[in-house]
Amino acid sequence: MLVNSYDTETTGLRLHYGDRAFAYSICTRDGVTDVRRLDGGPVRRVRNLQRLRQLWDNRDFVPVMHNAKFDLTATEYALGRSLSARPFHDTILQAHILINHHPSHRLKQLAWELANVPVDDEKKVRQFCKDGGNYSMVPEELMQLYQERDAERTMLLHLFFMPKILARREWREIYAMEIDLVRTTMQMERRGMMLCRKACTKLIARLEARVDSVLDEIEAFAGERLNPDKPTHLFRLLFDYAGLPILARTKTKLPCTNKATLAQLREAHPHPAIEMLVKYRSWSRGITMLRSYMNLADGNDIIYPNIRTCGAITGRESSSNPNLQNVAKSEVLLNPYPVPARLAFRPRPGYVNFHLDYSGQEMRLLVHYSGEPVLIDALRKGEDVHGPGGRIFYVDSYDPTGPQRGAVKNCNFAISYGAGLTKVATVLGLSLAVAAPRYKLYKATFPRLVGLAPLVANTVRQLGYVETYFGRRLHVPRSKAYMGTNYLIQGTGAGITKRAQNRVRRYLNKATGGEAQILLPIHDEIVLEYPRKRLADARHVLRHIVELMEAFDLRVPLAVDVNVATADWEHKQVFDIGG
DNA sequence: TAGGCTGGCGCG
DNA sequence: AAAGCGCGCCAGCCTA
Repeated sequence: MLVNSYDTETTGLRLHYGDRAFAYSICTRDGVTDVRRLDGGPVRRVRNLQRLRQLWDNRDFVPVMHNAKFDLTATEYALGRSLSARPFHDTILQAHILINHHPSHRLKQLAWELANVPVDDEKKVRQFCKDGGNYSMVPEELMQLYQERDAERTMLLHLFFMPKILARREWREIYAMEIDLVRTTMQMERRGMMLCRKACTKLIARLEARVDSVLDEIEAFAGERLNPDKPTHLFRLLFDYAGLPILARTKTKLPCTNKATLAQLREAHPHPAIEMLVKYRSWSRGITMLRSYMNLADGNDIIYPNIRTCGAITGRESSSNPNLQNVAKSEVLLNPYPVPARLAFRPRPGYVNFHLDYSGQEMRLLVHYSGEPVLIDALRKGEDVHGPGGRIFYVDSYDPTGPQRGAVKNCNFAISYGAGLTKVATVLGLSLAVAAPRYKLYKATFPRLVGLAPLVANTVRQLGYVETYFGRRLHVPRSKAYMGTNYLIQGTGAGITKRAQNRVRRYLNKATGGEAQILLPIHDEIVLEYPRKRLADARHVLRHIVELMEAFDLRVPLAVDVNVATADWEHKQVFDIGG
């Protein structure tokens, strides 16, 4: 076995937009480094590319990388072939698993902390690519040192972390799953998501017209042109011209003007200036987000997000450039002036998108961990888990088809994570006096659910961490022990969705020969694209996928809903898989 | 002029 | 004593 660290240097971070590797470096267990350039004169270029090819053709070569997804992708482009079948190690995953709460998992930072490897090389290199340049323009002698250091750092981290991973069965399993997830995620990133430029342009134009008119409206009211993004202008508008009171202040003692505060303000002092501001904020934000999507789409209108498999300290994933996990939807219930940004995303020609989401994943996990009998029962019978709570908080007036259900849902989460009476009352829209006895009754009816947060907080105070269903340890600051429940639920949910993705990727590759592929995970949801010409088999295939996704042995069943988007992301429809 | 911080907000 | 949490991105502001 040739376990060497491996690091690539590229012309930029956007590999699916044309950035390429121009050099690589390796380091043996004994600290012997080798640095090779893939650019320059044709002799050197061809010889070193040949060397790289030989390295990867060697079946004994097991590369160790820090953020393997990136180096593997760069290498796949350099070699022109897939590397999805080969074993590898990833020190960033090791670090995430072992020290989730660490402030930084960056290679240089960790190597500095572990072995005082100096970090001065990066600064020097960066100076050379200040105005739009990239690392390939840095003097080669300097890059040589930089690359040697990075290869050494990676090997150092591996030698330090890997024995710890191997020492515990749960960590071995989690690590193997995370390595597999890197392959799953590489496939998604390579595929990308299709933007509908036409819909996007149209939406932007519509929003721009609205923003213009609301700015005019503000000017007419205030008597001067204001920029609501500027705090000084904003305060003039609300507190001078409109004469509204300051209901709350931020931690820096400035007047607080966030959505919740504005909603309160609107309740007590309805004023057109509030509406103007809320409209402006929603629409102008919508424009900027939509423009950023346009800028990130390539010549074929495809957007390639960066999906970090360990983006969050809870083990959740994250998406950036762009963040496709927070694309606005037109949920009028919460936002009076929504931006239907999901209209701007569409399935690729010849495909439909399926959205598979765990229905009430978070609540089910809360019920699983609390063991609350009434709620376990409701879930096993397939009833709405928020029904019992709704009937307590709204008594006879509870309407599960209206906005009350959403409030109860929020409330169920908030209470489970340690919220008090005041929070509960505001969420429900009830006065303290009305909410108090119902809150009391809730606590008496669901003692185990209410008792979960303090229970978990106690273990955090004792151990300093919570342990998810899969044995992943999530360190929680002892000073914030109340956050333990949230980490436990979020981390377990992430573990479920991650494993589901691996299962689904395996199955889809086998069943459709890679014609159907996962595009994106959204915490409790998997988006996949499916070729229209295979739609005849879709029900069968999706039945199997749902089975794979639901196959976790909890105290309550998991349930996956299937929706299909044929025109755009906004217009999803229930897809009946029968069975 | 770059980089860090804050407030605000979208999603889960 | 009381407290839901996790992300990424933007505009504006302040500092080095």
